[in-house]
Amino acid sequence: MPMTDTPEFFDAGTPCGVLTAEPLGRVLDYLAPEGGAWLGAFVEVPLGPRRVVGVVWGAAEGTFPREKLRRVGRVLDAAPMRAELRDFLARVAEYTLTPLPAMLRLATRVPDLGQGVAMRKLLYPGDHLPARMTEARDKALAVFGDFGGAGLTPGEVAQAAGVSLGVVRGLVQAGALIERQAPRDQPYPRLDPARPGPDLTDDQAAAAQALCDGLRRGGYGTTLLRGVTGSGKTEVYLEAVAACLAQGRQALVLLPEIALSAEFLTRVEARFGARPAEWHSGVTLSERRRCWHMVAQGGAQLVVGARSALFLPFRDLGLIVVDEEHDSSYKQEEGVLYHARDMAVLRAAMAGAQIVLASATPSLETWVNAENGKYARLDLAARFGVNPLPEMRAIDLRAEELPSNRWISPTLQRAVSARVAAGEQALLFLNRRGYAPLTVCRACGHQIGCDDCDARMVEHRFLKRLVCHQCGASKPIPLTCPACGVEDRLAPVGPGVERLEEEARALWPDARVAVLSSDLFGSARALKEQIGAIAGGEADIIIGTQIVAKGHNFPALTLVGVIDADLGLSGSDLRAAERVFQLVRQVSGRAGRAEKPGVALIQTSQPEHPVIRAILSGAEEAFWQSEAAQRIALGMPPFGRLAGIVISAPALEPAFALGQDLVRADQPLRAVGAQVYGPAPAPIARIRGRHRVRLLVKAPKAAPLQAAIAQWLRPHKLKGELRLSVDIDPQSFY
DNA sequence: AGCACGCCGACT
DNA sequence: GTCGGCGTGCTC
Repeated sequence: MPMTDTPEFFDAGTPCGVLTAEPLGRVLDYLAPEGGAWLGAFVEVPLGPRRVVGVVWGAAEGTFPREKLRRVGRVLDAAPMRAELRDFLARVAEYTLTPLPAMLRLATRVPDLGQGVAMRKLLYPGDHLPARMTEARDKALAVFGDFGGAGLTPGEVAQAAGVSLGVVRGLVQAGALIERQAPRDQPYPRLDPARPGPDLTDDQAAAAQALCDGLRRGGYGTTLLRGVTGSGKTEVYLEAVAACLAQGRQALVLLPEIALSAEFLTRVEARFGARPAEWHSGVTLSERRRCWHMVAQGGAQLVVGARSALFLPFRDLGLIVVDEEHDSSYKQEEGVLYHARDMAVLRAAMAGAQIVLASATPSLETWVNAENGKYARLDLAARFGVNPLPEMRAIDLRAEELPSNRWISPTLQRAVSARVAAGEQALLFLNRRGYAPLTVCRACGHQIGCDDCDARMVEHRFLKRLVCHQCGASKPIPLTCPACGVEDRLAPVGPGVERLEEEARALWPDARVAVLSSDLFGSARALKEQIGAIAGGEADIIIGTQIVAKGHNFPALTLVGVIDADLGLSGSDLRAAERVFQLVRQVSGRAGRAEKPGVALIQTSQPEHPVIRAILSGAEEAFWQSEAAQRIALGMPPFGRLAGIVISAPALEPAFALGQDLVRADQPLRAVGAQVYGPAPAPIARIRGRHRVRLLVKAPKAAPLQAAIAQWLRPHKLKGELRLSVDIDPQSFY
């Protein structure tokens, strides 16, 4: 992207274009401040009566009368945004049809950006030792050796040394530690890539070597790192991180869920001798600020984060790892609708970085890109002594005697009993939280729904409430039917993990039953502790939702029962088959990871379904090939392109009417070979009191989809309460 | 996003 | 008369 006519520096008083996070949709012209401003500088500008943060984005547009231009207030004390990130934000904006200010907001979600660099008192080693040395004082002073000259707060010293605050205070009094004013945000402890790594198998070593070769060559490259559960993907890509850090460049590891990062951070610490920077919704405001500034200044070598870490102001990004790249939570479904995996590939390409997409069960998109040679592909075999996959069998529910309101078939029951009797663990997997997904009135047939959404209320007996899984609203479980008023005829229908727990306790009264569901724990820490206890053998039967599918190791687990493999097969969702395949493969990968062989039993009413057959046979390549063939035939992603258009309003009619208007005016779409379908009720037809109508645009792979959609939507001004959002590459729809 | 301006209904 | 409801429009 050549910007030859854009100056790198604006002298005081000359016009320059400033982008703010205000939803103006464009860059505004200002006069450069006293002392001038660099391109990319963070500045404070007057906007109406307010002062807002902005970035010097480029040359002035020159359309606004020069005498009316206002002056940039001041240049902020933050590293200027580099061209690489500015260009990246512009490209993501273009790709996702997001206004640029919204992108800037994503990239500046950091507290106190408008404030100057705050100072605080920190402790540094003094030039003499105290007259009297004690063991505790020794430990406290030794802490400073590990931190490479950085200052520490008294609390940090006490914690790191394992001594009391009194000891630290004593050292200050004695002059062995001195207080000095220092910037509030300190660099992270150095990670040492030269520390010896773990012993790798030949397979792992070869894969690590290939990734390190890519880093040494420099420049952009994408690699699919595929390996079944237990094949040691993490060790392999941490070697690539080591190679990247050794080059003095920064690395980013994206993880799908914050709940998992605690375990991961410990592994990083074991490998590099210190903890990396963290970026996700759970970190404190001050850590967030520290991370952002240190990433920009080079005081953070490695960031472990959730998808939004992709927009951090890296100084020299050399490697991105997207772990569990198939995970659907990489798709941001609110606000700026972007797919973090795809945008990570874009950022790597623009930054001249290597990117590793790691998964046991890659997305079809990634598999296809590897097949056609766009991505390199490394396959890890299972480690010696680790069972690659358990024996897998289907339980045909049509042939089982299952009383109503029971979900554990006799065959599965016998298998679980045998494992429990042998002192081993069994896992029952059901991807449904709560007690029952539906509450129905036996008198009138009314189904209790959410007042603000079109979703069913899910009974959570643990909370003693009905909960809407869409908007989070909840209400007490009613005794009388809200529709017909008849008392005591409301009945739970269908199973959730809480109900499955009830059934399991009745079937195995002497067994220890534990439930793992994200909503049963107040914090990620509590969840992690529970998982640790269960892995340590504190349960015989584990009942879990998909959180158990994400990389936890249960050494004594030898049986996995999938309660309802059909759940994701029904409906016409594009990715249903793929998701069931991935999920069941992953859950089944829990069984028999230690020395005992495992078995996976999959309850289904459609044992002949191609997905179920592919799961059972373990023929992964065949599964992907048949999925790919189907998508080609339908012109569906990744062989065609989709965009979802959601129109919402407090009333249904205006939303629907706009949808019809848009369909009638579809000429700009047809001009590029695209078609529009709809309007139809959106997958959730009402959310938070707003009605939602959906259009689906389908285009050939090579069509300029975004430009056509922009041109198509431009003449339609949104009046009143109407809202419209465009979702490029939607992940799920009906 | 804010914040003003502005044009109609219920009060002092 | 004027206080205030929030619809429309502007911010360099």
